[in-house]
Amino acid sequence: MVSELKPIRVVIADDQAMLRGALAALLDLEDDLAVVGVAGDGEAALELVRQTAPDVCLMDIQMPGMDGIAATQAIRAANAATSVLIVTTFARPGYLRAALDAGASGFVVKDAPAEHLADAVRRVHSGLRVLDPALAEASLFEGANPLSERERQVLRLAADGRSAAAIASEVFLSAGTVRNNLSAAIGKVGAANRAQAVRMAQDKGWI
Amino acid sequence: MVSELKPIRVVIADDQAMLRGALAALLDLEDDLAVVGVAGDGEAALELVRQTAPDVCLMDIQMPGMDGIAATQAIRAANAATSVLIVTTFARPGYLRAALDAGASGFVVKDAPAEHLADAVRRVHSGLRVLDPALAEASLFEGANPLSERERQVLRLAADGRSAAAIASEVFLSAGTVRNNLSAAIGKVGAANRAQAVRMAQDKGWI
DNA sequence: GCGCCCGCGTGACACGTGTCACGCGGATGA
DNA sequence: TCATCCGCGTGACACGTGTCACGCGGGCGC
Repeated sequence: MVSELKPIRVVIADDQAMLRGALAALLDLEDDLAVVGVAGDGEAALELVRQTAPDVCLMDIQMPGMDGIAATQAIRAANAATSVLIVTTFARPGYLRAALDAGASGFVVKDAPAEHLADAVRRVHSGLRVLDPALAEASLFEGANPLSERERQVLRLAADGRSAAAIASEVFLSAGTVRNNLSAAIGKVGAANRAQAVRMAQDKGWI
Repeated sequence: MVSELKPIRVVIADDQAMLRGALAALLDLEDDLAVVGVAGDGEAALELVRQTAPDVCLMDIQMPGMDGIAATQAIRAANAATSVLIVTTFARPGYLRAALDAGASGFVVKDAPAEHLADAVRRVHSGLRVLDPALAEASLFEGANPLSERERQVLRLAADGRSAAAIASEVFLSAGTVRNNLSAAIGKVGAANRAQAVRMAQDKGWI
């Protein structure tokens, strides 16, 4: 193991307080790891990293306000000495790609055994990448996100049941254009209607 | 604290392996608690409780196969000496009601601080109920689930974007009846269309 | 300059959806 | 027994949706 004189300093960003605390307890059991702070959203994580300059930041993706992808970008830009290890609920290929693009060093899903986490932290800290092999394969198979920015935007708005007209006034477009955009998105993801398109795009992490 | 000679025996059921392990680590830090097993779905939890007869079972709701509500019912029926403490991601009023009806003794959301968990386990074990106060209030405000069994069924099927005709052939009903059922559900939850109705019903824990 | 593509808008058409009124048969209860 | 209710089905109507063809204007490369 690594010397106890210089433990790996870790911060944890996750919106679920219980998981934050439980992960902190788990990692603090390791002699060579030290949890130096926790945060509940992206902004807090960014501020915490600025203050404590940790070696590794565990980062959830789904958080209120600034999400984990944006926070990863900001952290990598501001504090490149801190490696980011994404720890997320959803094994979505689009998430993996977005996380790597944002500068994350590793990607672990919460379905993985808890024992893997400490090792993942050590490997990330030593400069290695940590990826879920099955997810990496799926990500290669899927190809990139085929949706344009507009299409993602209208699909996100359609996701909570808005009508085409309501989406149009939200985005300052014509209702017909919104329907054209949705139609294009439906075709690209291979769905039969907007509701299915929303589900599929969410499943892949495309919106 | 309680005597260390007779710790409270706890099992944990959650579909996320990492959370299972982390919660186990958290609770094992307490001298008066002992995690004696973990399970990843309802059936495994039921079997584990049968074998180990723990004092308290931590139970997630959203699990593959048999969910936490059904598992709680089965555990209470088969092994009434074990108290069930629901630990769930979603603060949905309908979940709370269903959990209490199934015989759970407590209901904690994962947003709550990790420090509360050990106390919740102790209180449940001593025969007290543990409820999130805000959620209990919301649950009273909402009233009961207004949806009929049929309406819940068609709404669940509509949730992944099926057309009325597709739902009809799934449920062996006429397409018109399915539309009538959906219309009734839309009216009851106060939505404008089926997609909104699906979201709202999911938010309240009604489907 | 000249095609060329791309995002946006319009109009039209077929189809799905949401809603209502009405009818049927079976349980339920006074 | 009879009125009543409830779940289911039918038909009709207005409206939203999905799809297509077509047009417009603004970049972009040759």
